[in-house]
Amino acid sequence: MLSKSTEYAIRALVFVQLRNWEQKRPGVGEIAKEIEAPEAYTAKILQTLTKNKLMDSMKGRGGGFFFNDNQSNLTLYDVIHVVEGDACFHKCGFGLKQCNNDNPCPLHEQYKVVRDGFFEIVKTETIQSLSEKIKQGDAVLNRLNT
Amino acid sequence: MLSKSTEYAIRALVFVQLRNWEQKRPGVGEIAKEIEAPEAYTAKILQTLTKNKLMDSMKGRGGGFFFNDNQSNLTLYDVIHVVEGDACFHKCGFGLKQCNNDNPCPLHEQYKVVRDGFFEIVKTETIQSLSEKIKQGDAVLNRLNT
DNA sequence: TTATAAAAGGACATCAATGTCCTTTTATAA
DNA sequence: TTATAAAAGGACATTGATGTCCTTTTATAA
Ligand code: FES
Ligand code: FES
Repeated sequence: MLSKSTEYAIRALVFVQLRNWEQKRPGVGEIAKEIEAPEAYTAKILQTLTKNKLMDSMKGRGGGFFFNDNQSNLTLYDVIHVVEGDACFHKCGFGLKQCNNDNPCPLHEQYKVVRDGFFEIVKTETIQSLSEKIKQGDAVLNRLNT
Repeated sequence: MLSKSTEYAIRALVFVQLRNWEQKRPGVGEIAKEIEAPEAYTAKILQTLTKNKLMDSMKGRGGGFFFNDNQSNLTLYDVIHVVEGDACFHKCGFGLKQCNNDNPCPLHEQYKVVRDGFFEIVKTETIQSLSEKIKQGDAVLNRLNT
């Protein structure tokens, strides 16, 4: 399971992409509202993302968040890597100190399939591919009421 | 990813099973040492397990932990359920409030496969099946040095 | 029957993840 | 040039997971 911070980050980035496609650059307030996260906490996460160049921002009047031309193929892995690290793609599912093909824990063979399957997803899907599905109406960014 | 507590719990139960097969009933100290967990914390986790009837225990001299006849097919799911709850099998991977087939998030289709795959594993594998692999020498309970 | 060994249980401590608040920096509009 | 709006940043607060310590209960051996 991804951390709450990572989930906020991914959904924030998707929202920024959707707004960018409408020629808009959302600010912290608008983003936080959309992803239903506390505003100040959202600001911290957005800071991490821009500091790590996953997204760009402008200060001052008319400022906000946006992607530049180098940031238009951002995998979910890139986001996870920056926000919570990639331990979950290497860890032993049984709790051993390291996962090891040659000296496996009793869950190794089955767990590896699941872990690698998730890795494949986050290496394949991008902020842009998710945003596209939402733009096409094939998926949603948030639940309607409550 | 499972919580540390759950990992400790699963490994503790496997160790108890292995010792039981040797006609032994390990105590907290022996278990904690084997799974490389703090002794007092291990004691707490073992308490949770016995309180929830996943395992039995005897107090007093010669006491320790063991499985009774009703506890010989304990799925990993049972353990997870008791120690950390089963949220991870229902949660939306994208962070929406609920996962919903009819109103999916953009990760739903792919994420569901992984999530259900893990569910299948923990519903199929048991403390006894894992212990058997270790007894047969096909898997290990801990890493050797350090 | 008593001393001892072991699990059970309660209270507290530490740490990382999550969340809040306030100040500083900076770009733009007036 | 100044006022304003917005992100950046620092410091602190809260909460849940993890970890520690000490006392109580209970079964057995001597
Ligand atoms: S050794 Fe445990 S998952 Fe690989
Ligand atoms: S709605 Fe997101 S995983 Fe099902």
